[in-house]
Amino acid sequence: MGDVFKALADPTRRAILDELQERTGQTLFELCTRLITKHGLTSSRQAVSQHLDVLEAAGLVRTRREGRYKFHDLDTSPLRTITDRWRL
Amino acid sequence: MGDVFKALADPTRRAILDELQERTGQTLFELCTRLITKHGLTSSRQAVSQHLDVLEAAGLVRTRREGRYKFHDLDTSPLRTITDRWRL
DNA sequence: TTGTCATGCAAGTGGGTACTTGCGTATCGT
DNA sequence: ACGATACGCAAGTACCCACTTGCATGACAA
Repeated sequence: MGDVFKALADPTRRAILDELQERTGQTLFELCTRLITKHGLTSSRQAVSQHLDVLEAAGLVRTRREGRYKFHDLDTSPLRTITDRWRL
Repeated sequence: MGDVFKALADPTRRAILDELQERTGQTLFELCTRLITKHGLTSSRQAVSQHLDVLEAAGLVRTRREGRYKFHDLDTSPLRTITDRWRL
């Protein structure tokens, strides 16, 4: 599962994880606005959407769909692969 | 220091960290041969050298020079930035 | 239904990066 | 000194990846 490391390689994706940790269950637009206002990022909607796909493929983000909304939840358990690998 | 995440993004660099954890203080040629024989990698000397530069810039590898030999030691302390960031 | 909102899909583009290639430098043994 | 060893530097290449662009789909409100 090298996907976890690839997912963490991008600063925008790390900011997304930070945001979801502070407030889980955000939609795509919520994340976009908060990334701009609170993290100083200028990512477009499509860019954030693709980042979320990468994070979900890595198992770091889980999604649940309700109507036309899609909520995103943080899952830090894949990070255990890092701590286990080099004994932290 | 996003350099730590970038350094971990490459599978060859992660294998180098594994090797240095198992046997610290290896030279460039030692690493090359053991990466090929034990990890099934086919990286050239220059490739491994450049990977070591990246790892050293990230603070994950420290070097000490003795004559014409350069020994490489593992330092996992920068990985604390990951565990501290998302509370593991 | 009509319009709007929230999201998804896919091809194209630009910049970054891993790797090669070739030469150069310093150290050690003989 | 001479050759061999261990490593460094720098330009070129090919590939990957983040981002854009444009259109499409599904859900809710009026």
